Amino acid sequence: MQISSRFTLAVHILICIDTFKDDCKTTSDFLAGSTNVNPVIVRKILSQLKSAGLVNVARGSGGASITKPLGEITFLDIYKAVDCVNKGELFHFHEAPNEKCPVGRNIHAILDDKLLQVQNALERELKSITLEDVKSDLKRYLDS
Amino acid sequence: MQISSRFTLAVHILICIDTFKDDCKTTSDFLAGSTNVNPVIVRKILSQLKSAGLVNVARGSGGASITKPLGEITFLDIYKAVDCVNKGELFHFHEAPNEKCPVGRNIHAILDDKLLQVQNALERELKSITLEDVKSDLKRYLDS
DNA sequence: TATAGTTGTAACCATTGAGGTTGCAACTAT
DNA sequence: ATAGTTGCAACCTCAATGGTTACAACTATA
Repeated sequence: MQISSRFTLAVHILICIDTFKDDCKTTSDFLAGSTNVNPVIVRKILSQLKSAGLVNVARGSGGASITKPLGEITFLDIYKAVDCVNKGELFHFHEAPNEKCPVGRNIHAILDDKLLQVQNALERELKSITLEDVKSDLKRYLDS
Repeated sequence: MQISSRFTLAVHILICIDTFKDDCKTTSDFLAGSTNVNPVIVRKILSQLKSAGLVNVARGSGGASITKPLGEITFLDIYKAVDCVNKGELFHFHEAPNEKCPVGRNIHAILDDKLLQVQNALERELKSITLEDVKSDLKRYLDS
């Protein structure tokens, strides 16, 4: 299984908003054009980003804007905002191992902290990358 | 999305094989009893673990055994063996962003190395945990 | 050698979740 | 008042997971 494309989509949307913020109104229709997904999907993601306090969305008049400096928005913020993994748990357990087996009875408790440790490593890395990094990379690509 | 329960299931199975190796024949039926999943599922996972060289499975007579010391089997070995993520790529990209948009045209290339960096962090952590760690934890649980 | 117990695998089913789409009420700058 | 939006509900399709049955192939052993 893979982490939902909502994550890369959200990054794409945010960078798009920043890139075009001075040139046009970044509506869900406009963003749908760049990402090539349905405007409703864009609105759903914008709504999640808004709940996380990363963007403002103007009802009526339309258009989205980013609330903070790009350097203060990490991949982890976005990852959490779009809620890619079920209930925040990266690993899925097989349900109902046999309680009568000494292994089955304890496997969950034993693995829990180890899996959490792995998940923390993932999140730590996500936290180390910001939208500012993406922006400066994009600049390099556009200049060359 | 979550990482398939095949992973935790595989760990469970391997620890089970080790725990009961001296007391009984660890057949797919026996392992299905402890994990509480269908024997066919167990066989499928055993088959994947076998392809990865982690276990031997005896046809005909039946029973599985582990090929190396537990300290030499890492969570990463198991994770790769059971092939939890599609094509080895943890993140799923939205297909076909608009090539005419400067952001859409470059987003994939820009994100690729960053996402790989995150994936590497995950795998590095998985590599640091071995079945021996699980075994010693199990021992602690059973003694107390 | 016949048999019983097992593995390997194909074929199918049910359920779930993701992503997509339409439609429409609510909102707001002009 | 209107035109352009957003927010959201309702529905659809598709793919992947996990589950199940069925059966051929295999092998220790009686």
